[in-house]
Amino acid sequence: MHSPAGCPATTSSRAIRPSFVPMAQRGSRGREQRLPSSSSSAPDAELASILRAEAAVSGVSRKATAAVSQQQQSTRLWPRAVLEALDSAVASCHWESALEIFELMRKQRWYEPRTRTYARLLMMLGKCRQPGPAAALFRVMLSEERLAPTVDVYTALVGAYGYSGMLDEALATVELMKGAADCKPDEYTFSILINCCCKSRRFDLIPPVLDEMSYLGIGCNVVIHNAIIDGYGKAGMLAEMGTALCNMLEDGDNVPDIYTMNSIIWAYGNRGRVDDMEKWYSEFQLMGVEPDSRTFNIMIKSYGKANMHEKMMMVLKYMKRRFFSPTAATFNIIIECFGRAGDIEKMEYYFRLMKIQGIKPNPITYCSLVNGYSKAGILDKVPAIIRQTENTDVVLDTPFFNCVINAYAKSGDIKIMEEMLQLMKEKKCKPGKVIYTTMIQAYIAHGMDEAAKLLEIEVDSFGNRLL
DNA sequence: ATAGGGTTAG
Repeated sequence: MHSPAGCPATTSSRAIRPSFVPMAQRGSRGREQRLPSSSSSAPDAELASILRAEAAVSGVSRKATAAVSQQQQSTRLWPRAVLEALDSAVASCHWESALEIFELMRKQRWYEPRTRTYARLLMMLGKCRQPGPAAALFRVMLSEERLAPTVDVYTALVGAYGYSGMLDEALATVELMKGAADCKPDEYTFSILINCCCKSRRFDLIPPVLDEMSYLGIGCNVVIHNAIIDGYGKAGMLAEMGTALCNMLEDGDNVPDIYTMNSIIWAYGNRGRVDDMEKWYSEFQLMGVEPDSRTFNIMIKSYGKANMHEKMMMVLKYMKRRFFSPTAATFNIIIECFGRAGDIEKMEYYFRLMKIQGIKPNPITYCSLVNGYSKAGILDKVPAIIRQTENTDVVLDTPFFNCVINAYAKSGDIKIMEEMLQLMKEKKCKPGKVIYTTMIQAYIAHGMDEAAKLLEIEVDSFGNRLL
């Protein structure tokens, strides 16, 4: 079920590959791999080159790149540059770059191993669903650094397994914690574990985990209650969600908060039960919970989905009156809604309004626009959309191009579809499985079996490296 | 630590 990259590193792969940097990365950057041992400016150059590649992909690390490039000659300031670069890569979840920068950092004279750094990297790998690299990193920490793990490190490891659906490994890690000194699992650990159970739809594990918690004398806090409620809600198990909410209300220590409210509102709204959504909106206010802009975004989305456009606009007006400024998400929801309804005029109107109000469109906005044009059969507007982004600092990403290619695939413009694949490669967006599946389908639909076969062979040759 | 926009195919 999980991606091939989601398998933990086996003993054999570790033997060949002593580091936690992924194979594909090492292969593609083979030339930069060998570090001159004594030259002090060379690592700077290498870091700069990692960051340049990073910046080309994402556009986020430009500041860090500039910082490092400026310091090519001066060795003094460079710990700071490396740490900043690492921070930036971690913050933007570029796990491959983060691991490369970290590996480089470990080779510096000033480097001191810290469990905090490991915990942060492991947490990031969990978010990126990379249990293999996480397990390898954990082993490096134990055997090469000889650091004693902390609760935070173990907890991050629980998440690294759990968020990839490897719940057996996550549970085994919790068992490991119980046996380790000063690493007893705490509320934080269990909140991650329960969240992982919910995200993997393993609701059967929740009662035993809760039992285990009470056995260990750990109470159920607000975050854990909210995670359970949201989990049932997202799974559409509304009866169970109700029970979980009752449990929370009965548990005197925990008062519902804005997270509880938004989860409940989402659960009803997303399933078209707008009456219940409205009922709970008032109910939460009676309990003293005030809505926030996310609440309104969820409601706008729900009304949009139910084709209740006038109510959608009412919420928008209400927000304005209450001084809740609409966010990019608000506009994206509205744009998407009108696009889906085929109302191009309103879609374009809100896109203009968004820009007038000084809210920057993002790749999601452009994606919704493309979907709208695709639905309305006016794809000739798409190139202009792409051109428009070139004058801004918006960096078009892979999902955006998925959207574009999907649009041309549907309309049967095979040639433009292929040009767009070319364009996305030029813009350093990695095409993934989704795109190739779409393109193969399009080739088959147009009787281009040969092209479909060729592409399938290409996909197979990528093997596990393709997401 | 938990809540709000997007990409497949059915």
